[in-house]
Amino acid sequence: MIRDQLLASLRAAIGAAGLPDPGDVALEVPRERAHGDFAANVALQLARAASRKPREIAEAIAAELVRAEVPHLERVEIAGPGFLNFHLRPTWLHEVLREVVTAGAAYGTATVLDGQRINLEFVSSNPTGPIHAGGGRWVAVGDAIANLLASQGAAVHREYYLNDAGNQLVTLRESLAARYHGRELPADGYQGTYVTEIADTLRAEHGDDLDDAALCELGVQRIVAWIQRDLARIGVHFDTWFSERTLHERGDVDEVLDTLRAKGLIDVRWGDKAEADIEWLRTTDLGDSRDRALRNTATGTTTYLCNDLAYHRDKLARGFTHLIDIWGADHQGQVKSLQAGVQALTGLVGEPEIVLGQFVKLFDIDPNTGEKIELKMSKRAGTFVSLADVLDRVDGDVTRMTFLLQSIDTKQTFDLAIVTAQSMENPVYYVQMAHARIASIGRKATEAGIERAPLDAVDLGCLTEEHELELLRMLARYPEVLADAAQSRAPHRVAHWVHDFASAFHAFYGACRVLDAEPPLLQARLWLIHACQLGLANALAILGVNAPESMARLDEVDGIDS
RNA sequence: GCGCUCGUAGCUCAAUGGAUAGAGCAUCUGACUACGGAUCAGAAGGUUGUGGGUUCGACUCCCGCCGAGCGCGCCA
Repeated sequence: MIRDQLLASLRAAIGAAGLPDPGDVALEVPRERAHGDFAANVALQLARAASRKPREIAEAIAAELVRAEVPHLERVEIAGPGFLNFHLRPTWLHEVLREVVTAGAAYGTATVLDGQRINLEFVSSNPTGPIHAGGGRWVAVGDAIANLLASQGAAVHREYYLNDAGNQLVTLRESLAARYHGRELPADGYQGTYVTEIADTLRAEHGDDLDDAALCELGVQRIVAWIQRDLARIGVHFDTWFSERTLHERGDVDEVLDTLRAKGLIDVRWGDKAEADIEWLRTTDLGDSRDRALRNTATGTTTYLCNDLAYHRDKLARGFTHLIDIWGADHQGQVKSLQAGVQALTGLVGEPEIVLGQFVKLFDIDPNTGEKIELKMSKRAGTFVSLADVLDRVDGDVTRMTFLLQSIDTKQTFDLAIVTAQSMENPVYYVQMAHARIASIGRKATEAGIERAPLDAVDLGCLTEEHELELLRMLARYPEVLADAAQSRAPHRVAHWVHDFASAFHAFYGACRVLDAEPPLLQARLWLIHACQLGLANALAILGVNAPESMARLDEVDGIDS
């Protein structure tokens, strides 16, 4: 990579200039084109240690760089307070094109996570109802993060934790039984119409003599089937569906308690709320703000944390080198105690890594009043909009892109009415259009009998237009974008890159003709757009979005006013 | 009260401590006898909530204040 070569040359120049070792040397891509292709701020950083003026240091480094005759380097400018701006010849971008074409589908991938086996748990929506619309955020983000980690070399295992035990199942059972027998719903029952729907179906299939346990079992099966169907609709596959119940049945939970007791990490103290003796895990020793309850000695029931510890111990026992959980912000308070518990149990620090995502605020137009209303999502109240409802209105690509364009650090506003009404203007189509346009040029070329010559026989030096160079600059940046996005678990960076890249392509498309160009340029441009197609397809694959060869004609799409 | 995450254009959102804070939508002006107009070219829009601090440089880091969301079962 050209950037690595430049960095090495820069380091060598710093040494040759007799300057102290600056430690990390950063080579940035400046925002302003006028500031060159790469910029280094190392002279500013060295100013203090060397007790010299930054610009003076920059001059010394620049002189060494010129003497070294670095490949592709046209000139080095000193700018502003002491930046070193590297201006490269377009030839470096022609190298980039070759790199992209050579790497093909693997362009942008890296090996930093080679040998890592990562377990990524996400969604894990409770089997007490369908996945709600806001849950779509975790579906899209989790799958994209899995793809990102895999792009860096990790073997990623997608896992769904099924909380098919505990009090919520009791509530579901009682709610189902009430609907099944035509009784009044319990005070805190699930009011969603899907409960009635399941009860009616089960009565139709099994008569009215099912006992409550069977009712609940069959009900959960149906709900899980819905969840799996919804995930299939949006194209997400899980490698493991882990049932919480197995932890209890296999005695894993008891083992965890025995282990912690044997380590002397459990205190038995009176619990006021439960009005019973409670077994407490001394997580305060490990930085938690208070000790955490694990088990009620009177009833024998274990807490969510206790079960979760058994679960995460099981994951580690399966040989994963790293665990990542994606959680909603409402579980933020559990992070410390789970990590402290895992540390108490295994000695591992910082496992599992928790990726916290902020909530989705859902809006829609009230069909009765025509006013914009916020839809509060509550399974219990049954007022939620499901992911399936969203997928009924817009396709999976639109849904994914909408969720992926925003950082999960901020709460997302998802306006169903806007997303539906403007779905044709969704950024995802803008990107897909760019991909389809390239495919279309390919078809036209074939029709005209134009073949792409071997890359070695093509003069890429024809590519001198700013639009062409800009595309290659963006492609050059892509591997770094991927690496950053993977490291910070931030797929929105890829979503923004691919949108910006599509924008650069559309601009090129408007300004530069491919098939009408003279043969040398024609050939170079055929390779250029081929590289662009690879870049678009790679990034879209990370996002889990399709890269179509053609788009449905707008005037052939139902319900679209042109 | 304490903790976590935030506060950026009218709206929805970007911006590894870098140089003149960027996109989309909406608004306005233009461009098809064209490789697909689901497109392009341009205009307008900002005291980055607020007050301090750190430094060559702060949307970014630190502290205070204001505001928002979410937590603070011995529920899940």
